[in-house]
Amino acid sequence: MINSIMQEKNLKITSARKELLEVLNSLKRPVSFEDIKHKITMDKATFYRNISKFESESLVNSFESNGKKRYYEIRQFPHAHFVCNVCNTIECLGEIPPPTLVGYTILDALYKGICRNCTQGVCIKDLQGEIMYNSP
Amino acid sequence: MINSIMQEKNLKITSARKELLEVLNSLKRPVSFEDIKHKITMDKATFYRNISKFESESLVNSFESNGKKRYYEIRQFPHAHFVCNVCNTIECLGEIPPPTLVGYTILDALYKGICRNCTQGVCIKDLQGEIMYNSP
DNA sequence: TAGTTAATGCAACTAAGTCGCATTTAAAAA
DNA sequence: TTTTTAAATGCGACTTAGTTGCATTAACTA
Ligand SMILES: [Mn+2]
Ligand SMILES: [Mn+2]
Ligand SMILES: [Zn+2]
Ligand SMILES: [Zn+2]
Repeated sequence: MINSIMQEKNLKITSARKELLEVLNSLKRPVSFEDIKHKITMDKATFYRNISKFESESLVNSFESNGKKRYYEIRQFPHAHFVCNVCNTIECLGEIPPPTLVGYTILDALYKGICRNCTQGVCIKDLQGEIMYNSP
Repeated sequence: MINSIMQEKNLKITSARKELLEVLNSLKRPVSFEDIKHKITMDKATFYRNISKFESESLVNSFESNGKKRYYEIRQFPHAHFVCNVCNTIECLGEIPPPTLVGYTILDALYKGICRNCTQGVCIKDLQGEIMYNSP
């Protein structure tokens, strides 16, 4: 349960923290502050301060995607991420573990390119930059 | 030669563009605007406008690293990059091609972690956050 | 060489994230 | 339970990489 997880990490159990972990846990996908700011009541300073506490306590991990936003997710087993340059979708790649490289410690892997849907022409950007979905 | 490359891409050959390609070509490593602003004379707006032209003409590619800065390099054969979380060094991984994933088009791979030097304790951050290099 | 169009410099702007500080709140101590 | 104390919060101001509008300048074209 969320409270006991925070207790183990010696984090004060505040309503902002419970709310934030609850939201991250329910969404089960990487999100930016922008993505969830309407689902949470705390100030953005509180969001970022708590996220970085969670990161240093290994409850959350993060990566940067296309654009300038950083994405956060509940820490699970190590896995890579894929960001689509066309539709900007972010996918957790459970199947593809980050590679190993002798001498290095690889902690994170981020791939960019064209996702399965966009490769098949399922989602394309129209001329206005809006994303449209067609059947394959 | 740099001029003929630009001609092929139907880019106006300006002194700013020649200077920028010259610098990127001579450094042979990914650099941010900050890294090279003292080596070039153009305004930062001109830098970013030209970089994005070069990217859309496939002369340059880019990726984001630790911190908020974006890094740019002359486009070579496809290769992955490694960013060290300790010393923030960026390495081009010529040996490791980006992986393939059925259905996807992977165009870029970015790995983060601890570089060979930092893993061996060759470079460590001291308490002031300065990076020091020791012999292994 | 003159005309056209794109490129440039400059200053103002944007937006994600950070920081200082006064106030509130969780948890320890009494 | 009440008091004490340190940590967490909200708010506004700030930072900084990158972008944009606009007047001016410099490549290419005829
Ligand atoms: Mn993930
Ligand atoms: Mn490279
Ligand atoms: Zn896509
Ligand atoms: Zn390192």
